[in-house]
Amino acid sequence: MATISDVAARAGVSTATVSRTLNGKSTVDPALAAKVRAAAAELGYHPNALARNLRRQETAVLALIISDVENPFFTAIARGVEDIAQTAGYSVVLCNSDENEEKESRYLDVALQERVAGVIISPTGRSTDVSILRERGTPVVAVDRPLPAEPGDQVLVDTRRAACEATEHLLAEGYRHIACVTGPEGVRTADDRLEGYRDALRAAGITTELFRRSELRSAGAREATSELLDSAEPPDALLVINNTMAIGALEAFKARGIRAGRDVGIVAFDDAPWTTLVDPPLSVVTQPAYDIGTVAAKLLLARIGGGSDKPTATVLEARLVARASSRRTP
Amino acid sequence: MATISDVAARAGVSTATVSRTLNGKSTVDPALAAKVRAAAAELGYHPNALARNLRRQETAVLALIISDVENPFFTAIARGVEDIAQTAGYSVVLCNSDENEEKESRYLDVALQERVAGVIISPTGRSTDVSILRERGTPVVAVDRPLPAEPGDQVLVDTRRAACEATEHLLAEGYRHIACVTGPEGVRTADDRLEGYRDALRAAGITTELFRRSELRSAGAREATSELLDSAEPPDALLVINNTMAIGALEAFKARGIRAGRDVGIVAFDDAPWTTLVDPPLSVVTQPAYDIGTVAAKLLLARIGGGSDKPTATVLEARLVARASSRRTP
DNA sequence: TTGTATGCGTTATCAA
DNA sequence: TTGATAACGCATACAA
Repeated sequence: MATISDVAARAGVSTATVSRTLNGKSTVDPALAAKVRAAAAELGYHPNALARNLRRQETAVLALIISDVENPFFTAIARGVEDIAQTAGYSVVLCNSDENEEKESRYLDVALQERVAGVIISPTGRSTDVSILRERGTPVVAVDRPLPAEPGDQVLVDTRRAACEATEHLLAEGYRHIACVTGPEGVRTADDRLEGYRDALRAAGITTELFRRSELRSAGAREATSELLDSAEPPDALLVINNTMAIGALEAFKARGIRAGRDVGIVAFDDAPWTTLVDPPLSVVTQPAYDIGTVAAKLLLARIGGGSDKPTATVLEARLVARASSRRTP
Repeated sequence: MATISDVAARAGVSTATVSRTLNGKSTVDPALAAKVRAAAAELGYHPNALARNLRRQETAVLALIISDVENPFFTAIARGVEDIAQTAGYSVVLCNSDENEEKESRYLDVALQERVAGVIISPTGRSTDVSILRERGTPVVAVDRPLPAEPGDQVLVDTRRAACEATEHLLAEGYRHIACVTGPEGVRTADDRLEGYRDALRAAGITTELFRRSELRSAGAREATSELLDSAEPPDALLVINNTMAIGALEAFKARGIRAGRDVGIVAFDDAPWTTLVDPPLSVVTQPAYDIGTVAAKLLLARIGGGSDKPTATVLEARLVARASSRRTP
């Protein structure tokens, strides 16, 4: 591979001039610049980013660590991040922690070692530790879930309130024995949505709460839902806290010949393209996933640019989209 | 941040000994090694991968360039790649080309500049050019679609045959006026599946083919399907060439009150969690996406390891899963 | 087994 | 405006 010295030799100038020309930093004599460009083109010169990064002590790469690549909610965030990063000349490295603290910590380590310019992360659990990055001054923005014990930048959704509204909606439809299918303790969104569910029950004067926790996957939710449906006093409606789990819940319905809306009401978090295609259409709490990504990326870029004010916490709104799965049809 | 010299100073040894200890290359006196490790721990030393990469002229990073992050087919590939890469100590950078040749080429450039160890790519179009990587000796493996005019390593699916079988299945169910909703010309999978559809018609002695091309997204497929359904001689069955487009097709059905299986038969490529939840369940051609990822990653790692034999072309099998959407129900 | 010294390819500083 | 040169942090060839 051609190096900067090869280009310099061919253009009959110093490496410094080549560097200046190609980076457009300082002014260079137009004639020389043309020679440099010609030489670079002829040699098929591609600057070695490794060397540049080492010299500059920084990279034009953002790391995005998400907890589940197969969840459309997170891929939508990724799109948002990428779109903003692109325009600023940054590349995005997408890392899938898979709700696994070990993988997450390994990726945080890689991010540090590779000296990425900044990190956006949806923390997996209670013990996510980004202090190694903070110490080095690498900006970190948390999305979807806050970092434990950290007053850092965050882009979250008012998910407790949304869960409350969804539950209120089910109550308004006449459902009385509502259950919540949520995720593991310690996952903030799981806990918050459960709290929102409780808020609504409390406000309605209902004292018998009913919930199951499972891993954040369809298989777990299928089992949890099955348990609920097969219990002595099965719920007449369900609040499911993400769209992957909604699939599990609907599978459990299907296995029992239960029809959403008619037999058991259901509202799930996150919209997805398929939710209007199931029968009946699924009521959802839709979160501004793409916006979470763009807001987080802009915030991160601002931090990289040097804006080191106090930590920001942005809270976006979720919106209930009531469809037939939560409408009582006699 | 602590550097290797800091560790060396603290441990009272040379940087060479620190390097040797931490990389476990050459033998080091156990006592010294212990001192080095202690010093590294005390200083919170994290080796600078930038410097290491520059020195070694290689990185432990694979680039995976896929054409649509929001398509479950590609995220499944990503999981496969990641799982294999992990075990070999490599990180995976996931890049979303978004079916956009410009973004794709930008990512190829980044991959080259960052000197990644290898690249796995699902090429966007006819003009994808990886020669810059090849020239440098960076191994490249194509997945899902072959690289144009390149005898390189590939992991593909026998998709033409699968499309043929799916069409034969529709014929066997009694459908006679079958249409194909496919992607842009030049996208190999789109072309191959259309050919497979034609193979089946030809074998059955049917001469009137019917197809529409659209972009590989649900909106495009919705429009294409709508056109077909609203035409003078609407098809009695559809073959849709990916799962994102299937959503568009089903939306078009829904808007017209058409019930799959009863009114119009439909088979779509790619299985997804929701396909069994729609009513009626969607017949699919399921592709071994995860396996594509693992096979491609293993192949790439072998190439990185130095195995520079002739290019390999692996072709995996797809399988028809017939459900109610393609069963004629009188 | 350990240390010294060099270079990986850039960019930035300083003089000219 | 340009060029010579010194880092950046690490790994290794070579010498001890």
